[in-house]
Amino acid sequence: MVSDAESAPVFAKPVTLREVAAAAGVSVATASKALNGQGRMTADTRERIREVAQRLGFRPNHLAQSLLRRRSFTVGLLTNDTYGRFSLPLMAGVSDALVDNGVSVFLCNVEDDLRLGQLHVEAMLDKRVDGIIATGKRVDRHLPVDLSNLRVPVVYAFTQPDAGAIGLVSDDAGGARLAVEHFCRLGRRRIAHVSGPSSFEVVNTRADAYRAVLEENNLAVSEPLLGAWSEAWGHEAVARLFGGRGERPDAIFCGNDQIARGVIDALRERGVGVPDDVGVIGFDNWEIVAEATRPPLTSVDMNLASLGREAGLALLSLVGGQPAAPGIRKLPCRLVVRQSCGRPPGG
Amino acid sequence: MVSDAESAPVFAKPVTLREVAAAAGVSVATASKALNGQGRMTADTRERIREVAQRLGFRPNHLAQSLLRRRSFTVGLLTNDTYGRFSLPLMAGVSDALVDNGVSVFLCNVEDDLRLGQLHVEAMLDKRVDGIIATGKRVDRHLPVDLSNLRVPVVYAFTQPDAGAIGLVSDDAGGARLAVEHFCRLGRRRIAHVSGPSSFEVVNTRADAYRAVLEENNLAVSEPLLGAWSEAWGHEAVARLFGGRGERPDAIFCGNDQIARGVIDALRERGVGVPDDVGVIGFDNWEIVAEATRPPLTSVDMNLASLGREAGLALLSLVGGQPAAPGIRKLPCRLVVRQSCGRPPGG
DNA sequence: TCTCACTGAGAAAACCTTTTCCCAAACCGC
DNA sequence: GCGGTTTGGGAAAAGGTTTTCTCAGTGAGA
Repeated sequence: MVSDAESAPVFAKPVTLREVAAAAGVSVATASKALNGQGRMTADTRERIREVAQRLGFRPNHLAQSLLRRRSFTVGLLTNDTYGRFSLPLMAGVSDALVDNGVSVFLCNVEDDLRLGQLHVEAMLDKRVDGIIATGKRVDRHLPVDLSNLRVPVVYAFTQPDAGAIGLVSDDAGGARLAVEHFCRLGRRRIAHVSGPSSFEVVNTRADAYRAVLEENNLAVSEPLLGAWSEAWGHEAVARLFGGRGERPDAIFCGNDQIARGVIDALRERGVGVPDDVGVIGFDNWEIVAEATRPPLTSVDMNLASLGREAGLALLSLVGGQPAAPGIRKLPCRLVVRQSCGRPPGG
Repeated sequence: MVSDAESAPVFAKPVTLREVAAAAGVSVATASKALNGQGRMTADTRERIREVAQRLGFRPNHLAQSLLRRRSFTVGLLTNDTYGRFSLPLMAGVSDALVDNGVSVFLCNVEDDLRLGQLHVEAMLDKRVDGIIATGKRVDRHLPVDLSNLRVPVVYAFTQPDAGAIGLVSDDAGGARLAVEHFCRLGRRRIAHVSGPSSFEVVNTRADAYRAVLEENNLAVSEPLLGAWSEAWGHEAVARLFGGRGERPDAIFCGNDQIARGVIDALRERGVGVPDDVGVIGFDNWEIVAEATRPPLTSVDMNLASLGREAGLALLSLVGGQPAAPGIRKLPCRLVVRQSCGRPPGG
């Protein structure tokens, strides 16, 4: 009999505009206009309605608004980066740029599963997202999803865009330049480059920039050592660089922070001082790695959060009907200096 | 004059049920029923309508459906784990459990900002989410958001639940048992424990379990070494354990994988063999760390994806009106065996 | 007093779908 | 041929909001 002591909580029904209008003794039309600052009415009426709405805790139903406006203030974020190394900062940037505009973000992890991707995209479209941001774990690959000819605009961030679409990526060449030029400024003369597999486009982009900077500075170019994205490869690369009888580098620019970690550990094991004997720079600025190396690692940061923010804003302007030139836009990296490069050897 | 060559693409207007009905020569009511398998009509009519819908590429507008059903098939996922170490696997699990039920997930990063949290929660409620999952980077802390007395059900995962709410966490005591019992089975007799700061509840939970297992096995309990969650602390702990004249451990159970990494590195630097002289087990099973240690690290996995899945399903049943007992539910961990423990010394 | 312009506010359509009736026609048994 | 049932399908309300159109009243100028 005592039914109000049930364990399942009962959730209050949201108050509607109709109820506000009734409570204020006006029509829904007037109530709507009062709350939106539209229409004509006495300041008195408007204030009274506002006051009632406030008191009743009225919050407009976005579903109804969206239906009418044909705009849901919602976007989808597609990623196949389950691990989140790159997606998460990017996502944070996207969300950050959009939340202030009242736009919420659906997160869709499509793994590398075509069926799952299709499923998510259709769910997005059915839910009437205003647009879609596609991002991935690898800049030179397409997401395993077909996003062409969708009913909504699409922006690609940190993944390969479809033809005719808008893509935002980090300026890897610029990032590599930052690192190598930093070494040059510090007076390092024999700068090596240890990077990931050449099947990654960024590996070649960065290697090219590395060569270019060395040539600009009249320094000898040693062929980049390409391997895996792992610590183990960093170890092995050091063995190759320091094992032979050739001239040894006084600086190593690494393709990512894990390689750099391996390099630093291997150098220490050989009794080579970092940064005194050899400077090391990584890529990605993955703090958890960069701050755990001994000494802490100077690294190139791709500014993924900014990339995400830019992607969010680009999508928003597309949704707003602004035409935008298709193509790939590159955003600058920045060098985060810690202690693995030191002062110039001579000074 | 040639206006069809504009650069801004024009997006096709979605086709509505009304249009399908018109094309099929029936009323919208009939069309709706035909597509949903409701109502009565000749199989012929139903098939014809289906065919027309298919041909026109009709997809029902979820906004309209949601408005009518008072259910948006949408949930919000709140987190303050910007870094994503714990959130991301959890998120993947949530999304995984829900996508098959047609439910999409809003991702909301609230940082540690109360204002931002409030903003996101209100946006969610306005968008009429069916429920909210709260998750964090720390099990023993509340999210900086007030989720009590919301109009929708809330499930907490990997974060401290409000009183009377449902929370899912990993069974840290069980996880610690797995590790220490594994050592015991392997015949290790002097098992040490190196963990994070005692301000973390899990540190104490795991330490208690560690002590309990040792006592159950009639082994000497050495006081856990508590410090930071870092590699550096792992190093220092090894210095303490192996620097003095006391008996040295033959196994070290670490509070997370980073500490374990530091421990293993420090042991190698001292010439202590892993796993031959000392076995090491970590916690978190963070693959990128666990697989980079030499040898690869045996570690306790908290099954965060499962946790996420469970949280998603729990929320779903709550949304469906099923009453559920409030309280904290603990989900089992599992031990991922790699090579840092080895075979029993005697066998 | 008669228009004119303006003011304040309401009625109703629109957004798109689902669902509950309701109705006409056909069919049944008698 | 007649009451009753089944069949196939439509009309309309509902969900919550926005917006356009309309309208009654008011004060002013002629």
